[in-house]
Amino acid sequence: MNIENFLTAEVETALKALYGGLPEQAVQVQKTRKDFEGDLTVVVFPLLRLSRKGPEQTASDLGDYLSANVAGVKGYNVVKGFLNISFDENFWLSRLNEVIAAPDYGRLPATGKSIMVEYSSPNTNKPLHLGHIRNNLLGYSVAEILKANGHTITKVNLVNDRGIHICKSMLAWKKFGGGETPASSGMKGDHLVGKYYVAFDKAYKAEIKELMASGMSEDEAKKEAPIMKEASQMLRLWEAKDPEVYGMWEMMNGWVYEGFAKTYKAMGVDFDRTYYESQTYLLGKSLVEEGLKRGVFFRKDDGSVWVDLTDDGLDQKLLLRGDGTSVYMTQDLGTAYQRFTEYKLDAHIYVVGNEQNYHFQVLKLILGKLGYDWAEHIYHLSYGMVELPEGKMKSREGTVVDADDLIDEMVGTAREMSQELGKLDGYSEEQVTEICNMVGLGALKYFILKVDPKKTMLFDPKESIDFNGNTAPFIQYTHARICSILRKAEEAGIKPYATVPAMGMVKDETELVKNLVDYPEVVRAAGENYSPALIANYAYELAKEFNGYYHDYSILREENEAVKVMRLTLIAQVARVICSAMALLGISVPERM
RNA sequence: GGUUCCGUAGCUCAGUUGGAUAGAGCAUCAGAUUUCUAAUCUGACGGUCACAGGUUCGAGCCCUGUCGGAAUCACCA
Repeated sequence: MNIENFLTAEVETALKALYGGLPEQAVQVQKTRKDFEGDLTVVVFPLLRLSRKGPEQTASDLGDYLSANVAGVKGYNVVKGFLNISFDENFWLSRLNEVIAAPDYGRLPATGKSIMVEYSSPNTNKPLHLGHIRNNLLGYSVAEILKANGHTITKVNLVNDRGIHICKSMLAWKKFGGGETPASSGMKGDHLVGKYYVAFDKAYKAEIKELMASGMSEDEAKKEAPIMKEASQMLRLWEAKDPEVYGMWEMMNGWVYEGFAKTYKAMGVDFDRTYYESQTYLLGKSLVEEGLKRGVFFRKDDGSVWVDLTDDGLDQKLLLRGDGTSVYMTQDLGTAYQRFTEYKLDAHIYVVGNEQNYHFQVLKLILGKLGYDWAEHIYHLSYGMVELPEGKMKSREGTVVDADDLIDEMVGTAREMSQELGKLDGYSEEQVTEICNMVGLGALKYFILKVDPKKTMLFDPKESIDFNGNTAPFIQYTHARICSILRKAEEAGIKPYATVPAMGMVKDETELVKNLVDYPEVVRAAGENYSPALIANYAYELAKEFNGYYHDYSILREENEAVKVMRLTLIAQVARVICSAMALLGISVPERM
């Protein structure tokens, strides 16, 4: 039961009884701030026009009515225009029992809506880096949050496996590779291919320098460099399905996919379907033809097709080149159409960096102009760059943070820390590895997901490994401690209640219940705002609340057996909700650490 | 120059539809362990919510402008 909605309904009943009607504005009920006495607060300012009385008088009239007529309301106080309502212990016990009884607490009822989430979308010429990590974690988490909101989710990946960039790697490998393979070199496939992408760039730069030394301008040199011409030639051969080039392309992409698969597995992300641009890049042409016929687009003298967006405050955008070949936008129009049709989507979320804000703005506009009303259900989940303390990441300057390296480092640090503290003494090597994986990766995921996606964020490796404060290890540790207490109780033959009987509760206990009761609302809000950060901060608050509670009471030493079991029951639910919330972030929580 | 986004404590970040005296963590300082896990807890210090107007009972949040920063504005993807 959502207590805000419950009280809102009761307040509305009260207003009808007291004043014979409802106010123009909706009744506002919110949580009472910590510094005031009470559980929920009714803001009475908007009710004054209806009551025709002062704020204090209106509030106390309403408070009197609610105390007398609503079960569970214990009392109230009035501060300025705020009516603070307190609920009694049985009210909170009932709420706790509702939490216990809900088999999938925090999972909202099915909506029947079909939503696609596209994320990751890597290029096949280099390994994944820190920016991809933000993308992958966001995509996966948002998909999980939307699932918890009752939607049917399809997670897809669109792999950019064609184009000049992959030809560069292929060419460099052919020229300098000497037949090196992942097997022969022991390198992860994506790293091996990335190595040759860098090798190409090096050779290319050397050629440019040479040409410029012989008197060529920089622009000219960039075009005339032999290795670049060769790469372009390779792309043409690929498009013509030349057997040698095509075979090499399949082989090297295969290496990359093996490497990506490992990284995805380590990150714990997955996809229901993978699209490849080599198979989709021709889509969308028919949409452009149709738009042309209907006068939505226009053709220039050289035969290229454009859309005029000047009325929308933008400029003209190319849709088909003069030679009839398509561009990125053409493909995205086509894939959007295909997906909405095939999956009968109610919404489509693209997790793509903010450097493509303009692209998606244009994409939606064009689809709208073509008359597709689903265009407005496209949502670009745009995220900002990840910067390092030393400045921006630049692949050319070698300041990128490699995804695999970072994951290894985080897990390694988790291991060092736990050894130092003697936390995992007595566990098997297998258990230690499992726990360190959870902790190291959890720290990384949480550090990134707790930040609002659209903000440029600073990634400080040192700080991300911090295990105190608003971090995953802190929350995981809280969970592990609860599990530890429950284990001890079980050993003593104590089982939590299936339904807690009526009894007294102390303030800290009702605070914990309040936090638990909030959870479904947080899930809903996170789903509406595509915001893992809301979940992350909720999990932290809950863990912190428990830590405060735990330190004031020695649960197992409580002499009143019924109270002791009630407390165990309560914290078991805290553990359950922590576990559930963290799962929405893709973070596992260990039972011991 | 156009478009979009960001600007909250020394640092990294929260702030759900406009609500009360602005919230954490890190850092700094002062405390707490008869233990069920101290990878913890309690307290102190720290703010002109970039700036200036406006809307209203009420603005960190909405509107306008200014300043500062980022992304983008390709017959690249």
